[in-house]
Amino acid sequence: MEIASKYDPRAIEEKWYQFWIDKKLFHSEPDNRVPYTVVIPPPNVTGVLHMGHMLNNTIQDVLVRRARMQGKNACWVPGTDHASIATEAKVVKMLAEQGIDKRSLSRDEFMKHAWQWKEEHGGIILKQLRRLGASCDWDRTAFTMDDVRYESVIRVFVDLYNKGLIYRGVRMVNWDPQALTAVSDEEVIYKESHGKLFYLRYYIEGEDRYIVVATTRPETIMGDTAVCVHPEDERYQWLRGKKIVVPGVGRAVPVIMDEYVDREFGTGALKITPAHDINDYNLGMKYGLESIDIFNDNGTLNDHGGKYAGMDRFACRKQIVKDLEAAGLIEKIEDYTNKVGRSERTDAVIEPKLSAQWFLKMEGIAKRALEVVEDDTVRFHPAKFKNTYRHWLENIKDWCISRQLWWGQRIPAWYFEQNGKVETIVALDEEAARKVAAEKYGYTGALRQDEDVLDTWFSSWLWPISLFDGIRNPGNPEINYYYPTSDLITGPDIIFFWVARMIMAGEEYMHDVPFRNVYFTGIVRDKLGRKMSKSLGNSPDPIELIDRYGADGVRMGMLLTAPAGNDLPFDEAICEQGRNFSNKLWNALRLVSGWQIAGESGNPGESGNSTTNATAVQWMEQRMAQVLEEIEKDFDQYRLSEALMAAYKLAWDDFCSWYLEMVKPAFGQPIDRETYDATISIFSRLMLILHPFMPFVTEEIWHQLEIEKLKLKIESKSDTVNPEQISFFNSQFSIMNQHMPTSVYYDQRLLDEFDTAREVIAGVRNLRNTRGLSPKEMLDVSYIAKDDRFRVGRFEGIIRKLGNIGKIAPVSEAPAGALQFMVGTAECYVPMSQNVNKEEELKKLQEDLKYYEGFLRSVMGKLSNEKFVSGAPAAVVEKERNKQRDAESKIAALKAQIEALG
RNA sequence: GGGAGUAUAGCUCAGCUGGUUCAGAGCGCCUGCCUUACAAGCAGGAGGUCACUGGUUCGAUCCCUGUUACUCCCACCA
Repeated sequence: MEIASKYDPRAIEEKWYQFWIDKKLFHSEPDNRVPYTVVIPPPNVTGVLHMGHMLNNTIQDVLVRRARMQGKNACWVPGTDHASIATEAKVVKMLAEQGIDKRSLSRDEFMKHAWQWKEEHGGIILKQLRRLGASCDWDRTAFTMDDVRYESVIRVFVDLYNKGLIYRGVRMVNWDPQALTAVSDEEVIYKESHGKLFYLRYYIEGEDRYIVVATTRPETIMGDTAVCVHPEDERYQWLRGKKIVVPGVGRAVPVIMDEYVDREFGTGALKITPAHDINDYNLGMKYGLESIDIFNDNGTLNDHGGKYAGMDRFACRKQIVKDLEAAGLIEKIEDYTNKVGRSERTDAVIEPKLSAQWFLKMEGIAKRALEVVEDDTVRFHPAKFKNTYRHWLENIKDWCISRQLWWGQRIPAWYFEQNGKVETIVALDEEAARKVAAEKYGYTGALRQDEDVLDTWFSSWLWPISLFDGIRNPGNPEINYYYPTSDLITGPDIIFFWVARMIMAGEEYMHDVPFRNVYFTGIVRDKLGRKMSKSLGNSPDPIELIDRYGADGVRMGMLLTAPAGNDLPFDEAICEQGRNFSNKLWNALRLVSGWQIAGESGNPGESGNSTTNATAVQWMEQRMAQVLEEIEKDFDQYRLSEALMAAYKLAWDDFCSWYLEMVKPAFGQPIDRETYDATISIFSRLMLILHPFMPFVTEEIWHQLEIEKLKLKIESKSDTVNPEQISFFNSQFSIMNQHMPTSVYYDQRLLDEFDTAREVIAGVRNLRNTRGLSPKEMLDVSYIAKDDRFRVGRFEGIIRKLGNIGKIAPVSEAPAGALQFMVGTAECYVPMSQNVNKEEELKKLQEDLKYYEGFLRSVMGKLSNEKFVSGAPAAVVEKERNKQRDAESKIAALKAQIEALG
């Protein structure tokens, strides 16, 4: 059978993914196995796959596939997030493009458009995840606003309200004038911004004197209701009891004195606008100041703005400065850089605004959430994020959970007026609310539901519970089985938004943590270390990458440079390494499947014999056990890139470069049956080890190897295997649910002996390279071993084969006219038929000698130090003595050789 | 303004809390090779005062002081 020399992932990846789906291999149902549960961090339903998702989901898939192969019942639940602000903004924009103004639509009409849009454009990202090979249980695909999740959110709201943890209050909130909604503190991003600091003249009422007040926001003077100075500020003592005229407005306001003011900043005098600054608001409360709100919700000025009414706040700023300047009320203007809060979703400048919002009390909930992380009930990887987490929870404020949007779970609160008083009823639905109204208040009139929806995170915080319907049906078999989930894989940027809150919800509703481990990935950056973003255009399209390098190649590329918690400077070139590796494995398959098998007893060709091959197999088995041990340790510590690197080297270096070369028959020669069986078996297990990282190529190769086995069972390998049997096998079995090999005891001595053998081979190859000797020319090797650390023994055949060596034998004296190299303390010689270049060899020997003499000096330095010999542990001193002996012996040998040459 | 983290080869990172798996890996680079699985490859090789400074110790990449440089998080200085 002809196999292409280049691995082509395209068709193969498609074939196997379809196969996995058809066979329902990703699907999980509770059974008596140990569960392994992962819930996907739900991407925005409107999102498209970016590199961050690639990294995140590759890691999840690796963990899930590995767990599955370890015999656990792996369940990876996919889904999307309704992302209320982002999605609503998109829908509004889409409607605007069609000439539809959101304000012209009723709530129901708008929601219809939004749902339709979601059905048409939503969930692209989940389809893209399939290209990556994600082994999600697609039958369980959920949406944060589907019926189960919606109802869960409503129930939780009602429950928390009834527990007294949710309240409604008028507070200063972060207002997004573009999205027309409040956002939480976490959704405000403070960005550096270059602005001006304006020095305004405030005249004293009835006098010709003025003071100067610095502000960055002159447009807010219409809302000024006081001027504040420090009570101990000498410069302003005379202001006591005076009233001050707001420039351009003409209103007289009181002077207040408070220690809040920083005397060093500006002029030490501060204008107070309680409606538009959180600090001013607090001062306003303290001194009973009037609060004048001068803005409309969209950031334009309202009637309090006087002649500026209707203008946008930034346009107004320009105009007002012009007008004040004209009136001689501006002292000076300075450039000024400060941090301005912007909305995470819309980038609009946040306006502090007083409004009625719903809040969730954090105090008790936060305390428990902190405890379970402190005591490692939930473990963070890397652990340094515990600090961040602690800091936030210790300074947490109540969570503003209402949003002035339509796309989301509508707050289940109803209002009605009775006796001139507005009453609030929180209930599961309108019917229930009506019932309460009737029973409790004797009211049977119309109810008005709260217009707002809940913060998106108020639904995602339930995700690990609501996915298994644990809110609506507590104690159902699914939630009992799958909860708590095992690992959560997410970015550190949502540690507050999501991770912390899921832990809170878990404690509140399940009395248990939502997951045992949290793996924080790094942020994917470009080569230059910049964050990947659409606006920079530095983010490669993941699907295009997959087209070019194969999903396996891209997965491997991502993982190789992604230690937990470290940012990942992504360079496309790294995917090449992954692609090359797939190709390497593919070619190993080509080699092995092309071998012919010798008849009954091993009748090895000239280049090998069965003991040689038996040793090779033995060594490879030991080596594999050793590396498996390493890999298991790496996984225990969530060091995925290290685990992958170990597996990579096992396959490429140990298996391909060493093992296959050891057992490879000479051209046209068959291989013995035992070795062949062993090779297929080892190769097959290698595929199992690699499968979590590279699911597609390993599935393909594994199948072909298993078919090789099948052929062998029928008779001595022949081409007359029943094709039906092959297709039956292919259609029934998958590498996915084979059992992951585990480490077993291995013989360290054998591995050490191989290392010696490898050094001899490398020594000979090096001589060939540096002396220009052809690899085809067979050489002899003789050696003088100083102790039993140097053993040729069972590796003799292998050394001869891989080094192309004729005879290898011990001698008691250095032969004349030979090239030499050392392995440990042993001296190896390659006698030359022609004369060697004496000067060259002498030079090399002198260099070696110099090195060892220097080495010996440093060892002797330690050993002659009385304090070292008496202070250091005996074992350490003994090691130094050994070094000394070895060095002395090497020096003696080198000197003897130099003598012989000279 | 507070808090945390990082600094090791050209690049990306390991180095399990002080001593031959202590100076490592992968990529890149250099030198030979189209050697019948693979040039997406094979063989060999060169690269590092472990940021700087003191200190503890018989001994420091590792522990402690300070300095410098980056990164991240938090915070209402107009």
